Parts: sequence; C-alpha cells; structure tokens
Amino acid sequence: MSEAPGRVDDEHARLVFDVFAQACTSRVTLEHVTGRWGILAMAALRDGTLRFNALRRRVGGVSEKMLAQTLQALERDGFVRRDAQPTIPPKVEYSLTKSGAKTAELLMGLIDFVESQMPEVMEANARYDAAKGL
Amino acid sequence: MSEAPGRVDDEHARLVFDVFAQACTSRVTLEHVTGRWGILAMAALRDGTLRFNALRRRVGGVSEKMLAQTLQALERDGFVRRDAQPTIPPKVEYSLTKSGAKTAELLMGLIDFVESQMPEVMEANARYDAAKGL
DNA sequence: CAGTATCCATTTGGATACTG
DNA sequence: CAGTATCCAAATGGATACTG
Repeated sequence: MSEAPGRVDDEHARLVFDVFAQACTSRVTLEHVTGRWGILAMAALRDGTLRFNALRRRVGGVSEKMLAQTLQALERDGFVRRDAQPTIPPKVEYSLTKSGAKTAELLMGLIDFVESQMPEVMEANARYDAAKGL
Repeated sequence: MSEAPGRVDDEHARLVFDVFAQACTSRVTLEHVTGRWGILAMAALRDGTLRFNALRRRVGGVSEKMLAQTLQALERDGFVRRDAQPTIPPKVEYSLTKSGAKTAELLMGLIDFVESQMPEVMEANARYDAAKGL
C-alpha cells in the first residue's frame, strides 16, 4: 500500500468501476420498467387486470416472445403479479403490484411531461436538422 | 372507398397501428432520456456544465461513440445545450436546458423510487428464482 | 480536445412452429 | 390460451484509428 507498480489509472479505474457498479444495481431493474415494452406493459396494466393475449393486443406490435420476456422480468422484480389458474384452457391474469403501481405512476409523470414537450421537441429537432443541413 | 377487398384484419391492423404510432411519437424521445447512457448523462449534467471528456469520465464505462450519439440525440431533442467554442484546442461544454432539467428531475424521482425498492426487488428476485428452481 | 469513421462481436428481437 | 423453442435478420455497442 506504499509502492504503486501500477499507474494512477488503477485507482481511477477503481473509482469509475465503483460509481458504475453502484449505479448499475438498479440499472437492470430500471431498464425493465423503462424498456420499450416494459413501459407499455406497465401503462396497459394501470387500468386493471389483463390476460396475456388481451395485454398483447392492448400493447400492440409486441411479439409473444418479447411480451413473455418483459412480463417475466417485471414479475421477477415484483412490479407485476401473475395469477395463473390451472384450468383448461389456461387463464393467466396480470396486474400491477403496489410498488408496480407506484412505479407506473412515476413513469406516467415522466411520459406525460415528455409528451407535453413534444411540440418543443419537434421544433428543436427541426432547428437541429436545419442547422446540420447547411 | 366503399368496397373492402381486404379482410377485417385490415381495419384491426390500422387500429393497432394508430395506437402504436400515437404512443410512438414520444417513444423515441423517451428512449433518448431513459436509455442506458441517456439517464447517466442527464444525471451527470444535473450538477452543472461539463466538457465532453469530463462528462465521459463522470459517466464511466461509455465509449466515445455512444456518448457522442447520446448527446447528439439529447441536444437534438432540446434537453441538452451544446456550447462549442471555436478555439484550438476545441472546447465544448454541455449543460441541461430548462426542459432537460425538469426531465432529469422526473427521471430522478423514478430512479430514487426504484433504488429505494431494491431490497424488495432483490427479495422478489430470490423468491422468483427459488420458485423456478424447484 | 472533441469528435468521426470503420470494423467486428454481441445482443436484441421477430416470425414461426410447437407444447401443455 | 399461454406460453416455450428455434432460427435468423437487424440493431447495438465497443475498440481502434483517424481528422479538424
């Protein structure tokens, strides 16, 4: 702990890693809810319980694979509850848990704000593109 | 515009498309801020103005390419301001715009909540995995 | 310094077919 | 109905080298 054969970089690298690792603990979870289909699934479930295919139609444009994957991740994280009735044909109902509902609410706050900004965003886009187009 | 050679599916497809398109207007923008590096860049800029490489070190683990891409998208959307001084060597400063700051704030609300839930999330993960592991 | 350009590995994601 | 399994196309993302 006195001589340093490595460079200063070593220490710096550790710092970076720490910050990164710390930020990453929730990163994965965060990406489940902010991900492309995560947002839509959470949003769709805000109105109430839905079965797999109903949810799939509600979201629109999602493949079975991706919806299943998304729902599994959200269920594993405790944001979505999965109620499978062992009947034939199977009936599986999805709904938000308490923390899922809170998350969806926060998500909606962000979405609504961004949506409210869309006119400005489109303007900004146009300005940016025009400046580049010169 | 009277006869419909296509099937009912056509209409359904249009409905799905509409919903999807509507949701998608802000989707792209939303993904810029919720994306992997978008979140980190916005978070890093909350503390103030940063130059490209400083920001890069602050975020940690991001390649030049991805940071440049991320910043361009955020600038194009009007969330980040880019101040380039035509000096040699070049000096470019990045900061949040007003709407960028508001977005970052909402983002932080979401992140903080998810982070506060991490113990429960990890528990949920463990329970889920245990149930699967049987 | 602040990027752009290129190449390449990995990941992502959808269509399809099949199962309980 | 509610998925799983497989295959393959496309997008993502990083390392590297180069430019103004």
